[in-house]
Amino acid sequence: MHDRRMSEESETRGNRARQSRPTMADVAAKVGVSRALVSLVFRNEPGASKETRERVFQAADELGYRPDSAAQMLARSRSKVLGVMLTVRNPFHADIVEGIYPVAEQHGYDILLSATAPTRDERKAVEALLSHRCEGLIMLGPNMEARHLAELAERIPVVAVGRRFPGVEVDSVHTAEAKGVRQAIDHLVELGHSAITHIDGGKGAGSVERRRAYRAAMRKHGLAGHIQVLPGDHTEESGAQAAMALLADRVNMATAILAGNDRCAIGFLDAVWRAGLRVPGDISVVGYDDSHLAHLSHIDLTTVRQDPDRQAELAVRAVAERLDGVRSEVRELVLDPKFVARGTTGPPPRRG
Amino acid sequence: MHDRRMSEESETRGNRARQSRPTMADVAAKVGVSRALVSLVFRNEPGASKETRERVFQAADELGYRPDSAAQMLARSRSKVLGVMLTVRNPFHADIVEGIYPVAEQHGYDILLSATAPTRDERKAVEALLSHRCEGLIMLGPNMEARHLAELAERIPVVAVGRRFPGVEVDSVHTAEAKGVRQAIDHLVELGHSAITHIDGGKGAGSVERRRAYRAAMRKHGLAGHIQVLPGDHTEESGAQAAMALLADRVNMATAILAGNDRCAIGFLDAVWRAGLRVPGDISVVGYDDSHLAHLSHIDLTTVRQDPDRQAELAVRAVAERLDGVRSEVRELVLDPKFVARGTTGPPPRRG
DNA sequence: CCCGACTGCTAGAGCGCGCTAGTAGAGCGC
DNA sequence: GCGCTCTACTAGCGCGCTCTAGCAGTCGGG
Repeated sequence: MHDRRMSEESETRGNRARQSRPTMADVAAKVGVSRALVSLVFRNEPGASKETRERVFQAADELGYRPDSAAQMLARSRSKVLGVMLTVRNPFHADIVEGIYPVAEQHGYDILLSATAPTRDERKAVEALLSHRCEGLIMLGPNMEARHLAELAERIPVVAVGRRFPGVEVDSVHTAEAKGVRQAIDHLVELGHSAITHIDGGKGAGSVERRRAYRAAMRKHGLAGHIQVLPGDHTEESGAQAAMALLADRVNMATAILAGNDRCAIGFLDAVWRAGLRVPGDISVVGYDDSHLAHLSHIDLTTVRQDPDRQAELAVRAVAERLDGVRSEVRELVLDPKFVARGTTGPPPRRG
Repeated sequence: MHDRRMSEESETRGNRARQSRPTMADVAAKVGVSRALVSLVFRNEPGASKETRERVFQAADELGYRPDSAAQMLARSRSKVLGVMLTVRNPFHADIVEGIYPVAEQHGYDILLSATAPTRDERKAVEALLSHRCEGLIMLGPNMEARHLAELAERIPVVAVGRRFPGVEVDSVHTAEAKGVRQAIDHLVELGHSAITHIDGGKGAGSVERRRAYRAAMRKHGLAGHIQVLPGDHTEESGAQAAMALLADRVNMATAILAGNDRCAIGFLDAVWRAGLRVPGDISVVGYDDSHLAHLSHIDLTTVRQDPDRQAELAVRAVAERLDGVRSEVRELVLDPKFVARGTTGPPPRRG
């Protein structure tokens, strides 16, 4: 086998990419029908007998034929591809991506992923998607400026997930942040907490809304004097740092924490556990997202659920509607969050 | 602006993807030259005068022309696209992906990502990549059967990252697992540990090798009697469960843990911290991967570094070499792991 | 003045597919 | 016998581009 491959290589003078990729014509020839018929069969269009269909599929399978999406794109006006921009390291994005695949398939779309990373900004990620002929863009927690997004949205249907862009002509899917935060604060207050500190999400998706809602909820409960917002972002690191800051002054330490998101909450938990505090005995912690990290049994994080599958579904649908020309007005889809009380919240410690 | 889009939509009868996308022919017409010349100019090939080049670029700019990558792919034999299969939830994969982008760019390749997920198995992920005309495949921690991989590799250059496939004709990049494990055990033994338990990685990449190396290293140190392998996999959950199992019998509890990977170690840490144990005071923990989770300051995990950037580089290079026809024999690239002592290991507790 | 080489350009054949406009043949009523 | 419909299939153009072959025109050497 090894030898065979080597000889093939020399035969084809380095033009290996196509050395054996079968085409529709190959399948057609094998079955003894026309190329057009094979095309029909693969597009699942009527006009071929059941028997022929089976023979076509069988032949295709034997040859290892896969439709060439470049040729498909070129031939039909629709590429049937949606691009998804995400941050590879974000577990909540992972949850949404998992939800996107099945919904997209159901709508007849293929999915292309493009990651942002420290060395690869959002514009680069989007350009890659565009040059691959995506018809629509799903942007998970986009950080770009509103006007860039708006420019993009003029050229191609775009939906921003997890972040609001008020006044920008872009569809968006996000959670009613204020509501989730309010429920979380209500829960903590009910348990008896009053010193509730918020770890900020910085430039993260939804942070502005969560921060504002935190302040409002605290005031609503007459706890304006206890408002404390620690700087942070949506990483474990920032949660741990906030923990260190709090631990430096244990006497006046808050009895409960509302973290900017789950990752931040987990960083916080790690740090306080390590410092020997009991959760929720010494301090209560609430996250945000309910990413799969949160319901791991050993974390058992009280958090605010943002249904990722539902967000995925709505995002795909939003883009699909635009592409089908069903809708042209901007739509902001707001999901109800769901507060989930788990094991990291309880009554505040008694202080002597 | 909004209105403009709507009217365009109705004009083009829903055929929005191509509503006004200019082609090479448009540019050629505008400049008054042939399509072929425009093609030359855009490919930066010799054969056009400087003056003409400028006119072409100017016209293209005015028309907003962008080359259509689908048509390019179709027309030229090389697509210059590499496919990367990953598990979107795996932080170590995220680290590698981040390393792949710059190296690929440097080699002139574009990157397509395809994720596996519970609802989307590896074959599906790979099919998506293939139908998008990837010339080569980088598979991160593939779980598929060896013969499937072999079949794939017959058609297209494939490199498996993080997992060995002995006897299979596939390039691979992975770490010398045994060496890393040996160093970890040496370190623990030096610190005075003898009751060192391994949490198994199940079907995870490298698990078999790590388990075997653990046993060998223990025997080498005359600790065969202390060999203990707890079942697990590469998730936080399994680490936490192993912790629970150990905590059930504190008296005979191991003094040190070698986890299957970092995620598992972190799950373990969370659980023991939460149970009030001190790390490393009560128990030492070693991870594996040195993913970015490990060097977060609050985790500060002693672990075995598998350089993800280096793995990314070697993987891209391996595929690129195949594609350039430079090499045709199978290559197994084995990286030296690097043991990194951080804050989760120390001398064992004294027992009275 | 002719030959060859070189420059700057063009014609036209694909790449693999989708899709429209057909055709061939069977069945059926009258 | 005819027209009709219906099923099962085919021919062939075009999507936007790349790339080979080739064609005018210029220039320099013999």
